Amino acid sequence: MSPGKQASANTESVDNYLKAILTLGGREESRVTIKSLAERLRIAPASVTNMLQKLSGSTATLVDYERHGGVQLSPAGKRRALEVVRHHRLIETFLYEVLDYPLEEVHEEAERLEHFISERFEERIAAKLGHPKIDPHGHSIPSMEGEMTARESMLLADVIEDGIFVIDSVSDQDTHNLRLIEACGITPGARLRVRKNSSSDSYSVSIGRSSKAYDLSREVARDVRIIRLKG
Amino acid sequence: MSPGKQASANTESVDNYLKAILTLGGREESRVTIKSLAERLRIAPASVTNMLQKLSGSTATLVDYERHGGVQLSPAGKRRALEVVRHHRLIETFLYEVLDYPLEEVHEEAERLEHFISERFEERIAAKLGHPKIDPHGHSIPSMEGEMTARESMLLADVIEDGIFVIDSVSDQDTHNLRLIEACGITPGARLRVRKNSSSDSYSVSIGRSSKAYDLSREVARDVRIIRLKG
DNA sequence: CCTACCAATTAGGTATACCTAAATTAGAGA
DNA sequence: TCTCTAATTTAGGTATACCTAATTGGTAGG
Repeated sequence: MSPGKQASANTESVDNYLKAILTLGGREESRVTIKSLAERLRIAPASVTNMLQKLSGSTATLVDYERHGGVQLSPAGKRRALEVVRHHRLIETFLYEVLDYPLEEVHEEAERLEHFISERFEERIAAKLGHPKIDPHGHSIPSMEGEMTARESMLLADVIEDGIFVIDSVSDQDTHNLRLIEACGITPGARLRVRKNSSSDSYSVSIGRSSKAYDLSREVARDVRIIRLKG
Repeated sequence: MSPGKQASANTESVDNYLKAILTLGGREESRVTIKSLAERLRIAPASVTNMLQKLSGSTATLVDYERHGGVQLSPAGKRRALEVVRHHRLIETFLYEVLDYPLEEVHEEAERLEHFISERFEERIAAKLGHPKIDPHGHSIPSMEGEMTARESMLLADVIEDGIFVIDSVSDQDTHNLRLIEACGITPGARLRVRKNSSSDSYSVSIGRSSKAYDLSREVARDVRIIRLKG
């Protein structure tokens, strides 16, 4: 076995490379450097080069790698990467909705399990959850066919209809506002129930499943970006 | 690293050794031969010897291995093995009860996932299922503390109270009876709903979730061993 | 245009679990 | 007690993914 350097390669490991390339490539799916991949995977750059050579020489080409030219997913690679992302986000949703996991613990478990569930498992939890399109962090869940719709964030101050949202980001421009915001437990990734107070020009918010509510002025609400869930 | 030959060793692999030793050791927890372990794990005997040497030299002693003297689980090893069995059976129950898996598919998925779920996952599915003591195949689920109660099979002909059972075994003494039995779909491992017909001296049975019922005479029912579920 | 720097690659090595083939050893029967 | 056989162990090798250190390549400034 000397020519081409192809070989089998462990699924779990390969999946992690593909996911990383997908993420780092961004919306434009641009080529990804070995260094950035290495950093993301917490692996030595030399190891990444090695793995990519093995992957691109393999029978099913998952990756378009060129010496000194970075990597990009092939169509097959992208399909597989989205499949893994779908697994991950479905599992997260399942853990949160069905098994009542705290939101913070959902990621770690999904990160492990995503590599080992069968198609049947995927299909069954999807059905149980009513084929959700959004995970508990507000990220889109790719469809079975590998379609993923983009999500857009909005300002908390622009909410017109009450609902459940995920916190996308918080502006750190105004230290005073930031302190107020953090005091309510608002951190990126958390879930937020929002009720618009019609009388005073403010928003009543509560975090996660907690019943404790805080009032935020419109001014402060301008520093919080959120994403609507269930939509 | 020359003395003692200890090392880390992959959890999944170790777990499979421990489970196999537990099973092969039987109720008396007798010492297990390298050959039988090798057969069960479908691995060369030499590989088994190697692994056991590594395991018994390891910091946390999971196994009591002696040159030419077979293996036995240490208390810690038994604890771990029962933990894995608990995972396996809880997952099977979960797949069957919550995700509506067909009974035949439950084992394969559990065999993979049992190594990767967290304590939290275990605890949550156990709670969701009401802390079951029996899996869908009729096997006891070890408790969190590693206790496992023995289950006993009975003859279908001895059923006095209707209920749901698991088929344990079928006698192949009488070919004619056997043919009748198999015609109903009765195979070891399947689930059986049993209703005793008070008028005629026979049993009305149906397999799995199917609504199709068959009548079996008392004579035929003497050739089927079953285990009561939900007890 | 050339050089210095940093990214990427190559070379060579570790640890994992497994394999086959060649000893060894324990135990049963003569 | 001796011998034979089958189980077990040892020796030596494969493939996996990773590592470090040394080399090479591309490119941005001088």
